[in-house]
Amino acid sequence: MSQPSQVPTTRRAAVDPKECSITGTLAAIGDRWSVLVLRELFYGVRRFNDIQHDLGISRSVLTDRLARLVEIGVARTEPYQEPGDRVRQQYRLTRKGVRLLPVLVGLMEWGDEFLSNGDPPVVLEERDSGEQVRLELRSTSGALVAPHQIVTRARRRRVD
Amino acid sequence: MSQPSQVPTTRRAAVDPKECSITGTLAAIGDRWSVLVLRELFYGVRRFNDIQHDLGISRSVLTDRLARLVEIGVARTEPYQEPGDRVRQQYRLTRKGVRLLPVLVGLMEWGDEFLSNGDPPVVLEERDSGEQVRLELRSTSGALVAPHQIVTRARRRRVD
DNA sequence: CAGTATCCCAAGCGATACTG
DNA sequence: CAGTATCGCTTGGGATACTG
Repeated sequence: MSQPSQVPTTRRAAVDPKECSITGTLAAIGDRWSVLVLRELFYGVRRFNDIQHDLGISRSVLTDRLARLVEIGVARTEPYQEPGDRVRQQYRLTRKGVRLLPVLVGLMEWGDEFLSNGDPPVVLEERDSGEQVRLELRSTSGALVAPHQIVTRARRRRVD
Repeated sequence: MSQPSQVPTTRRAAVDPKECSITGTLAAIGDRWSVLVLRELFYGVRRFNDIQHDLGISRSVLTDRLARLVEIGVARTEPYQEPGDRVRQQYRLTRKGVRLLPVLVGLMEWGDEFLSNGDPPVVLEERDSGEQVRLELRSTSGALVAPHQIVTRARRRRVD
């Protein structure tokens, strides 16, 4: 730990950083609030005031975030009606939004491991079996893959 | 406080949002740049100027982000020395930082699916087998779990 | 090469009040 | 209940210049 490293230390990213999918996803939902709003929707909280209450987000910002989530297609509005009241809108995840679940679970698992002292506030379970659900990196053959066994390969962009 | 619950559209989060691990992780690395810096480190880019060049981040902000990542323990500095030059610092992921890999992969996979027209700029492969690596939600018994089969269970309930 | 130090602007945000 | 509208403030962050 005190010896200067002998391995090559200089290396540029193997891919144009501007074309990386991580950059794109962050541009879509990488602001301070969107992920939290998505979490609420995943938890089943669908109404404006409930989300606002849970998150402590200001109303104007929530309006903006929900509109944006709908615009990019990860959430959709759905009409509902309380008896004796007029029709209102609620918000639900689309399939495209559900596909962000691994990101949410990844954030949750890291926080569980490093921030909550082995006492996770929420656990994810499979509905039928009651078994705990975890995120795993696996190869196409189904084997678990350790992070250090993973290499990145840049693909040549198709030109059209 | 009781409600006429004809339609189950209203629901509060089953957990105190302030205690959610997602909130905590976002507080740690949820800003505009940290995840991208982590991506660089995962790609093996370790030097200040290389990261700055790749991301187009300003020098003062990069200084701040790297210091913060070191402070929270997801990155560490490591001395290295070019022949005939003085010892300098480079940055590497710690184990705690490597544990954020599923988050990066989750962001990447979503971008690959919805933003890059089925033409992912980068693929992740297992070093030995060359097989593609993907993120999966599985139960403890090892079975794949569909997102809609997942339920959340709060372990510490806060009544308000 | 790897940072610091300043300056300054604009986005993001909360608070508050208002509306259909 | 589900938003809009307005108003400042705060802070993130880029530009630039400087340093060991």
